[in-house]
Amino acid sequence: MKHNMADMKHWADVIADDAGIINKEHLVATGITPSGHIHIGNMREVVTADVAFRALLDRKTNAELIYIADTFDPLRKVYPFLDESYAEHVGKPLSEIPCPCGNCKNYAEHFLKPFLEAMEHLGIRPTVYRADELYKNGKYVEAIKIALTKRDEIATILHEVSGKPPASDWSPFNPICQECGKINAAHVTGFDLDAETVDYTCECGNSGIVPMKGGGKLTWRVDWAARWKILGVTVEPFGKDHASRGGSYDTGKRIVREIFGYEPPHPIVYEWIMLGQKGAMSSSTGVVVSISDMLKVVPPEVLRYLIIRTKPEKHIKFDPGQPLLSLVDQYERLNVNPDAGEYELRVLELSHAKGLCQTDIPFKHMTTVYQVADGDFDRIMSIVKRAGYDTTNEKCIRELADNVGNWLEMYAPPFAKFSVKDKLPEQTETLSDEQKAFLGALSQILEDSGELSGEDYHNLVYTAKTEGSTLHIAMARILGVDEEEVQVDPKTMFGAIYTALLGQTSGPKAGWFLSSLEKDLLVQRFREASTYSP
RNA sequence: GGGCCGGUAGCUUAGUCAGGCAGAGCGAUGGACUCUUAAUCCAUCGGCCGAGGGUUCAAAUCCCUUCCGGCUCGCCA
Repeated sequence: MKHNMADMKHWADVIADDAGIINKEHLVATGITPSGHIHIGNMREVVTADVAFRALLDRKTNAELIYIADTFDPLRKVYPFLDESYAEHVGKPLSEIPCPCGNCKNYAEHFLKPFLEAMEHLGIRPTVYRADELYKNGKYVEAIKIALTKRDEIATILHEVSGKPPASDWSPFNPICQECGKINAAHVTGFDLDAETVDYTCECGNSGIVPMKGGGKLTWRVDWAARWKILGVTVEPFGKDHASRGGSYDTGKRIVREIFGYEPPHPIVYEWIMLGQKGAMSSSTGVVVSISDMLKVVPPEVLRYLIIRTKPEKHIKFDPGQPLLSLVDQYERLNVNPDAGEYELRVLELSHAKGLCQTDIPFKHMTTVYQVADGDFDRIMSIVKRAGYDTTNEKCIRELADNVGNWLEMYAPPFAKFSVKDKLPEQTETLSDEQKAFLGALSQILEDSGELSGEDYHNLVYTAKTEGSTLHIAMARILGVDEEEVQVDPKTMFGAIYTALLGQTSGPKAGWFLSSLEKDLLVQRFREASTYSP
């Protein structure tokens, strides 16, 4: 049976169909530990989850998307971006540690906030849970009781699946020491199911009793399985790290079935996003692109497209240099392609999101507009308005302009860059007499004419080669020869324009480029260039 | 070392589950539009489908072996 693009099914639809057979109601879960600056792989995770979620909604299933922040995990070490004062907090739950900037509720929130904003940016709006709140609200109490009671069975599963026996004093529950505040140093010595408390002895020398409600957490592998049951998770994407044999999904699968009596969620294993070859501009030491860096240069819908068009198990190579331009191009072309196939339309549909900023201005076009306007937003707006673009959604245009501005500054290859020079560039000396005559004639004509559109400018330049045209006659007069002796190749005339304005022989599409500049500037600059001698 | 995932045109890749002429986009090259170089359109070039073996009338696809790359596995994301 041969397959073609027409009957290809998008991976999200494959997942939704697979998962959909089992249940009518779905809970798509995603989560990360906000222990530091949020990693690029997490971006893929949430987009993947969002797409699966939307594919399920399209099947008229009752689906919900949730995001769990693992705020109750311990701080593992003093990360390079933290100062030494954090040494005393190592081992404490992230939610109980002060924020590095002093403005957030706690350490976890500090890193969570920009990530939640990034999700908003991408049109992803899950119900957000914080692990510390789930524990403190008592959502985990039943699971903790079961886990403590079936401690030996869980240990056996961990042993069988991962191949390593847990230590003899291992417990599925990690109490928070009331003395030192650490969640990874206390050992369980007993528990009371009726009082819902756990007894512990801590490495710090303290021993005591904590409530099951908020007094500690289940260890990761047990926590994950318990969470599926507690929240009713049916679909969950996760990175390769959890997917390997004997890894946490393997153990979680058995723990949730055998201990908690619940079917594990449909897994979506995804690969990481790799950084492509960076240009010479970036520092040679391994550059890590954070989510915020990525969102600085890529419009959100393009970032969604990047992830959505690729199956989760494939690496994504992301190169913010020139290849980014092709990516954006491809997306924009698809976006307006009337012949797009069913599969492509599906990709497009999933890349769009409610509340996502959209303008009809192409990214590449904005790189030119931005540079013509020298980054000034008012000028950008007036240029795009004059070019006939929809300017009602100013916020989105500003977002695009910011993306483009950052891209030009951080990643753009030299060929994409130009600037309208303040003064006549010295390269003007390379112009031929004919080119100078052309500029002089053009200057005169512009001075005598009213406002011209891009097309007017364009056509005007082409009249230079036509005998009898005002431009052609003026050129002959300046050169002091008969009209029929003047042979004009429009290409070199365009070159003269770019040289006089940019100091380089090529540039953006000339017609509208000229129309986006002040006419007075053109008149003066071209006159100056026509009489230039070094 | 064990495991998972990848390897298809210069680049990014579809197709692998379910064997049936290996497809697209970008780039390159050539051309058209009396109107562009970074606009649009048309055409062309470009492939030992990582390698080797096996099954089959038929293999990118299934089986075995192997090479390359990424990730992962020390109970902790």
